[in-house]
Amino acid sequence: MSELRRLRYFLAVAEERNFTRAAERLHIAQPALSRQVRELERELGVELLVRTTHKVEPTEAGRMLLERGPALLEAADSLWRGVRAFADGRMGSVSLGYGMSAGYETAPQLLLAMGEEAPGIEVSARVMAFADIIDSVAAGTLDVGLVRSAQPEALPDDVELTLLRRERQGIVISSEHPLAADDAESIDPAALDGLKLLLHPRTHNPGHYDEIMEICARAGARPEVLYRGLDFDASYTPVASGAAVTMVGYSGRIGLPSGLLWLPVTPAAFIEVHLVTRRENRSPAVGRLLRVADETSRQHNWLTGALEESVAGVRNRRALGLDGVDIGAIDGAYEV
Amino acid sequence: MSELRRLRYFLAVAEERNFTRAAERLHIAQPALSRQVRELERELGVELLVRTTHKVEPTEAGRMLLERGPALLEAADSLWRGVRAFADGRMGSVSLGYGMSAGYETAPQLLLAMGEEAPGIEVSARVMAFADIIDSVAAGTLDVGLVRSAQPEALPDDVELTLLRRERQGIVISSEHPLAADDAESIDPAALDGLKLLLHPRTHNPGHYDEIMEICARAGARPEVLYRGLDFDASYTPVASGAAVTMVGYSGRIGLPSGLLWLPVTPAAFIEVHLVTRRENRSPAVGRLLRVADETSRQHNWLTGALEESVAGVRNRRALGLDGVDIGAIDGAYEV
DNA sequence: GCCCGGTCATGCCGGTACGGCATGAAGGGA
DNA sequence: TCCCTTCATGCCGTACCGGCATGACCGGGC
Repeated sequence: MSELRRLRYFLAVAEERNFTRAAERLHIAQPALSRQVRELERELGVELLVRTTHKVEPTEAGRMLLERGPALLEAADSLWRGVRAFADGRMGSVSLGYGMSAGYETAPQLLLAMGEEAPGIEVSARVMAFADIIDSVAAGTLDVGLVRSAQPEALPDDVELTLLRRERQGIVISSEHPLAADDAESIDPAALDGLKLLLHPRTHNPGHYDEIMEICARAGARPEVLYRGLDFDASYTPVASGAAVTMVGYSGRIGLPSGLLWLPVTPAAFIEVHLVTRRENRSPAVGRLLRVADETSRQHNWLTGALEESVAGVRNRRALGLDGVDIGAIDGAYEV
Repeated sequence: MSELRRLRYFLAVAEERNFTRAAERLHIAQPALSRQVRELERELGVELLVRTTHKVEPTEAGRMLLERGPALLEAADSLWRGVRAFADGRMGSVSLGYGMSAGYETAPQLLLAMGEEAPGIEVSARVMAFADIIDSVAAGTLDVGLVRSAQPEALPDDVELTLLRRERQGIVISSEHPLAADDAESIDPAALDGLKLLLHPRTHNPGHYDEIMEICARAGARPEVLYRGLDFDASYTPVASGAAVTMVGYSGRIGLPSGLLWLPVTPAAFIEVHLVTRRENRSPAVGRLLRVADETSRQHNWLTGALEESVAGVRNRRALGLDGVDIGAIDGAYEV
C-alpha cells in the first residue's frame, strides 16, 4: 500500500549505491532520504539495503525492487502522460454538427485541419438542421455546431458564438438565364426584384432568412420566395430550369450541377458563419478545436474576406479554385 | 509525479459514481475525498469527473484513468507482494555448507523439507571441510553451516549454534570381523581397545576427534588411531579388509559398501550436530531455513534420539530403514 | 410552490509525515 | 593515529491530509 515516492527514493539509492549522491539527485537532504528508505523497509518488513559506512549494497529483496521498480514508475508516468494528453487537447473526441451549406467547404477544411493539427482528437461530424444544432449544443449532446446567421439574442444564455467566417453571398443561376449574360461576373440584388428566389422556410433559420431578404430589400428588390428542402442538389431543379434563382455563400459554388453558375452579389454582401459551443462544456478537446478553427480561419482569410471581395463569377470547375482542394479525400473524415 | 493514493481515491469515486459511497468504501470522510480528487485534477490539469449534485460522470480523461488505473495499482501491489515474499522468507536464497558426514542423511532431509516447505527459496548446498564452514559463516560468505561436535567456546563471537540433531554413534566394521559375530547387534566401545580406529586428523575438527576418543576412554579403551582423508568411500578400504574399524553416526549407516556393517555403540553414545549461522546475517530466508530445520528435527526425533536409542545393527539395505527415503531423488537438490 | 432529502463543496482545525539543519557514530585511508 | 567520508539520529518547522461542521445545489414528493 506504499506510495511511489519511497520507491523512487529507494531506487535512487540502490542505483547510486550511495545515500549522499542519491539525495543530491533527488534534491533532498541526505538524512531525509536515509529516513524515507528506512521507513520503506519498515513498511515492507524487510531489509532492502545493507549499509556500512563506506558501502551500500542491496539485499535480495532490494535487488528485486531494483529490477521491477523502474517498470512500475514508468507505467505510472505513462498513465499520467496519457491523461495529460487529454488535458492539453492532444487526445479526446469532439462531436461537430453543421448544416448542408457548411458541408461544401467550411466543415471539410476544418476537419482537414483537425486531422493535421490534432490527430489524437476524434471528430465525429454530422449534418444537422439549424435548430437541432442549437438545441443539441444547449443540451450538451453536441460539442460544437457550425451555423450561418446565428443571432446571439435568440440563443440560450449558456451557448457561446465564435465568429469563424464572413462569407460573400452570391446567386446560383442557370447559365441560360438572361441575368447570366456571357460576360456577367456579378449580379446586383436589385435585379432579383420580382424573380423567384429559392429559400429554406423561414422557420428553419429565421435569422438567415431575414438576412437574405434584407440584402434584397437594401437594393429595393422584392423577390418571390419559393421554399425548398434541405437537400441542395435535389432542390436545384427549379434553378436549373431557369424558373428560379437562389442565394448561397461563396463556398456554395462547390458542387454545383453543370449548367449552373455562382455569381457574386454586388455590392458585396456577407453572411457570418459561427461556431456554437456551450460555455460549460469546454473540454480540452473542444478548446483545441476552437484554436484549430481560429487558425484555419486566418489561413483562409475567412474573416477579412479580402479574397472573396474580389471574387468573380464561377463558370467552370477550374475557376472554382478547387485545384488545391481534394474534396474526395476529405469525405472520409466525417460522417454524414 | 503524483502518488497512488489519489489514484485509488479517484478510482473509487469513478467506480461508485458517488463521492459519499466511495468515501465509505475508503474509510475516509466525504469532504476529504472530494478535496483529494479535486487536487488530483489540479495536478493533472484536467477535469476527470463531471459532478452535479445528483450525478458523477467521468470525462474522457477520467475514463482513460478508470480503464488503465487499476492495472497500475495491481502492478504496484504485485511488486509489494513480491518484496514481502522475501520479507517472510517465502522467497530468497540460502547457501548451506556441510561435511561429508551430514551428506548421507541430515542435509538431504533438510533440503527435502526446504523443497516442500519453502519452494521459493533456492538453497545452494555444498560439502565443505569443518574449518571452512566456520570461517565462511564468520566471514559472511556462507549463510548456514551444518557441523558435528561444534564447540561454542572455540567459535567467533558473532556465529551462533542451533542444535539440530543428537546422533547415536556406531562402529563401521567388516562383517567378517570377530566383533561382528552373526548375532551381534551392538558393540561395547571397550572392545575397541587396541584396535585400529580410522579417524580424520584431529586438526580437521578437534572437538569431534576428542569426543570420539572420549567415548573410547570412558569405556577404558585406547584404540590405535589411523588417519584418513575426507572421502568416506575411498577410505573405507582398511575397514573392508578387516584391518581397522571406524566410528560414525547413525546416519553413516547409509551408503555403506557391501560387506560392511554399522553396529551401534552400547551403552549409547551421542554426538551433536549443529546449524551454524552468523548473528547479523539473519536474512528472512535464513530464518525460514532455521524454522524448517527445527521442524524437520522434531519430525525425525533428531533431538530426543528415542528411535536411535533402540536401534540395532544394520546388516542389509532393508534394515537400514531406507525404504521411505529416496536418496537418489534428493541428490539433485544440492551441489557437491 | 415549497419543503425535504441527498449530494458535493468549503471553512476550519488538529495530527502526522516529511524535509532541513546540526550533530553523532563508524570505518577506511594517509 | 588522525582525518575524511558516509550514514544515522535528534530536533524543529511546515505542509499535507483527514475529520467535523456547515453551506450550496438540485431533484422529487406533497
